[in-house]
Amino acid sequence: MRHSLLVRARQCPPMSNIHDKDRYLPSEIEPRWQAFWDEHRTFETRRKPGSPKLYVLDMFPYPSGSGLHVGHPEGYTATDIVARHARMKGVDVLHPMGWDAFGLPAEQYAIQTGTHPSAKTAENIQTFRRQLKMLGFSYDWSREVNTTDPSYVRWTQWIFLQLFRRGLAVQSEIPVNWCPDLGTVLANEEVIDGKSERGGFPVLRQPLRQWLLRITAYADRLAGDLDLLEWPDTKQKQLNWIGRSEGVEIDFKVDGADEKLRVFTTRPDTLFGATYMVIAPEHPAVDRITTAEQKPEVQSYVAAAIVKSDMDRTALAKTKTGVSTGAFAINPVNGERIPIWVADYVLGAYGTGAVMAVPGHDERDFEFAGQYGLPIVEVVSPDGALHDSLSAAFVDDGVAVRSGQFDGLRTPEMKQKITDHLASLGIAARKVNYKLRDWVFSRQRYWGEPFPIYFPVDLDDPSADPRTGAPHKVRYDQPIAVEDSELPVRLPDLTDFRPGNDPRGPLARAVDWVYFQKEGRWFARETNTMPQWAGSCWYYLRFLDPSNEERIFSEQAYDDWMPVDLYVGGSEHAVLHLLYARFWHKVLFDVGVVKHPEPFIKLVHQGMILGENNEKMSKARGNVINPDDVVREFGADSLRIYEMFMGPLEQVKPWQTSGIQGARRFLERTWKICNGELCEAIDEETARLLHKTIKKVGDDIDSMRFNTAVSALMILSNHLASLEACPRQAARALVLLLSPFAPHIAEELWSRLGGAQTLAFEPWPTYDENLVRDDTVEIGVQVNGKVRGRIMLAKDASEQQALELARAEKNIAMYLEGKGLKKVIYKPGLILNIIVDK
RNA sequence: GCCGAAGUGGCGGAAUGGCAGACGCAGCGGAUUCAAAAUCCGCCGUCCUUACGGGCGUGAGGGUUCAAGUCCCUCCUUCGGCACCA
Repeated sequence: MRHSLLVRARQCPPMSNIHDKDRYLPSEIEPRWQAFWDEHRTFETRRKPGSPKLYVLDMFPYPSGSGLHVGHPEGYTATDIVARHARMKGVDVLHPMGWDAFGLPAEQYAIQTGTHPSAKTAENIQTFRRQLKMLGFSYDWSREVNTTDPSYVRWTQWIFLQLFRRGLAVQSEIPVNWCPDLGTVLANEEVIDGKSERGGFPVLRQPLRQWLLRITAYADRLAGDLDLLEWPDTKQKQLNWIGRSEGVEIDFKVDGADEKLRVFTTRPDTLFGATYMVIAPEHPAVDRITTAEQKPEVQSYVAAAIVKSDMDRTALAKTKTGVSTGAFAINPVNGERIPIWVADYVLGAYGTGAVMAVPGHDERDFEFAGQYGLPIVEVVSPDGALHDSLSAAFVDDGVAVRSGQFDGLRTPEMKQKITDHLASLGIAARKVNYKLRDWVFSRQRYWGEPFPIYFPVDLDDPSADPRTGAPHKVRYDQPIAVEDSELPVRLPDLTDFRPGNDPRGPLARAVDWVYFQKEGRWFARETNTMPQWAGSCWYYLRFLDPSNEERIFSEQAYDDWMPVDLYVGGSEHAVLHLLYARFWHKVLFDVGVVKHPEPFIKLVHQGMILGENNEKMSKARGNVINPDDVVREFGADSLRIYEMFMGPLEQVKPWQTSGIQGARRFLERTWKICNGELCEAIDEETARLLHKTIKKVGDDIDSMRFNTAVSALMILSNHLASLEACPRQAARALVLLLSPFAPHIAEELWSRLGGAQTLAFEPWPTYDENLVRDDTVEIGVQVNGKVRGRIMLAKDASEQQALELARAEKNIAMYLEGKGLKKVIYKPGLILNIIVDK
């Protein structure tokens, strides 16, 4: 009885008797090492003269109320691996993190609860910081920035003033979607059939004073400098967005009036086929040229069109509408009178807001002409022959026909010739247009950066106080920049953050903030705020020198780290954020603040992680994976390993909870190897595998193929686990190779293997080329292109030797027997292909 | 419609034009266990064959090549972006 109890106790000791030392306990190891890194300031940025540098940047998060989701650690783990690997290679690394903390959700929450948005924002940041630390990222937390911090806002405003002083920030009355019932301006996406998406209230297209940033002035450079960048398809997306288009502007006389209409076209070669002209409803000449009898119809058409949102005007499958102005233009090449129409398929904001319509060679004009019975003339023929009727617009290049002296020219040549001809008459000029529009930069919101701008106030009674509602006029036409020394302009405290029914926004209610006196004169502050993009446009620059009170950053800090070598973030920012940031950078380049034309050299977008059901993760779908839960159950290292192992970083991939189990098993195995019996000698097979793994993991990190790097580590770990005892040098190297991926377990094992302090700066293992290269290899032997066997031979074996070995294989010999040898293809180390008679 | 990316086992995926399916998940069989979990060993594209082996296989169809998942052409599907930009 006693005996069996003893045996049982030995075989199955109660939990408390197992030395924690022997078990892999992420919940114990991980916080301990995080505390170590914090206490020892392990990852505070150091810049050593003469060392190479690497600036590895993550797109900083908006600290939402729901906390981190599993998508965040994907990109963040990737950059962390790159950063940790670089440190071990002796590179100085800048790897910072911060918060893009202005924005609507915090404001909505404030409206609902009446608490100040800064309170909720601070709380959310706490959560995000805790979660990021929990994942063991090697950020230099001493450089944390927060876009809502006044010391940060100060420099956002300072940059705005640079734009303002250069005439790149201007005010304009542009039509916006104003919803009086909701008391706010809405985005195009928030307007459906002229009503607000929420509530169904009427939305008016109303001109409202807005700040515009003249990004179009930089369109050419923003397009051209993409060539300097190591970016994925994002470049193409930006090019499409910028929409550079080379064409010609041509003047048409209006018949019987002293009026010219200028059109933009990319197809001047089709001028002979222009059978009517269309101007946009917003075109300034509409009123002047419309004949008396057409006036009522045109006016009502224009009135209806202008109120429509862009969405309504460009709605899919919508049939085109338009009305005749009754006026005619003269086609400059053939003197024909062509009718001028108003139609909203022509955009007022692009080109000249007027087009020459060539229904024979433009699909839109073809459709419109068919609808209103306008003539369709072929002037470009695919084969040079004349065709009397067209069933569809022919938009490809061809040969000019019905084009007078130009007949017979091919389209590209025709474009040149006719443009030269028109230019010599002084009625045309080559022109480049862009789809890109100027950037509407103001929001009628509370939780954003105030503009560092104020305006003079004209009072009817100069002794009155505008704060009491005395009649006055704000001179928006005379914007004044706040002095640099007075920055930042802080947000006033409000208790009610609702937008209200005033298009000036909630800040207008803070009358004591808005109005102030200077040298006896009253002034009013700008009450719009900046959009959320503002802070994220330049945060990568503040990381250089985040606590500099004197300057945006020091020149030394700039020279130390810029440009950003690697930038990782979601592709949802492919155009907006990444275009805006490039624009600001170029302005700062012109100001002389930065020295490189582009901020982000290499860009990578991590792919979205879908839910286990292959759908986008969302609360509504109930498929959200919470990193807190995953870390509690499996540990941060397992999460990191799994997310890197899922597949290529850029790819969209579904989460599989069972998959993370595999990552955990791999770490358990590695734990067991390193805590088990070690030996000093190393056998050749192990040495070869080890050195190959060292090479592969390094190469894979360099090319950001983390999934195959993890795979290589697993193969090594599986092999070492199969040995009686693990060679000490293999265990040490495995731990170092693993450390960028799973830093906590690696630090723990490293210290148990006798390593000092931290492995964060331990030299990255090197490999022996001789051990990486195999002398003896197994190659496939094909007969007539089909693999029939495999042979082991020296890497540099001769063709003769290879053939002999192949013939010795029974199966291969069978296929060769009695057949005449026609040809032998032998690629040493790769393949032997024997071609024989059939 | 236009631009871009991608289609490989049951699943995630791997493969400088040279042995398709590495590695992992799931599954199956076995060892261990009173039992289970965990762990360890083995099998694991598909069809034919007791086996040795063979046929077929990387969205579809054609082509180039001694050799194609990989290169070229046509098409289909999925995903992302743009969408009357003259």
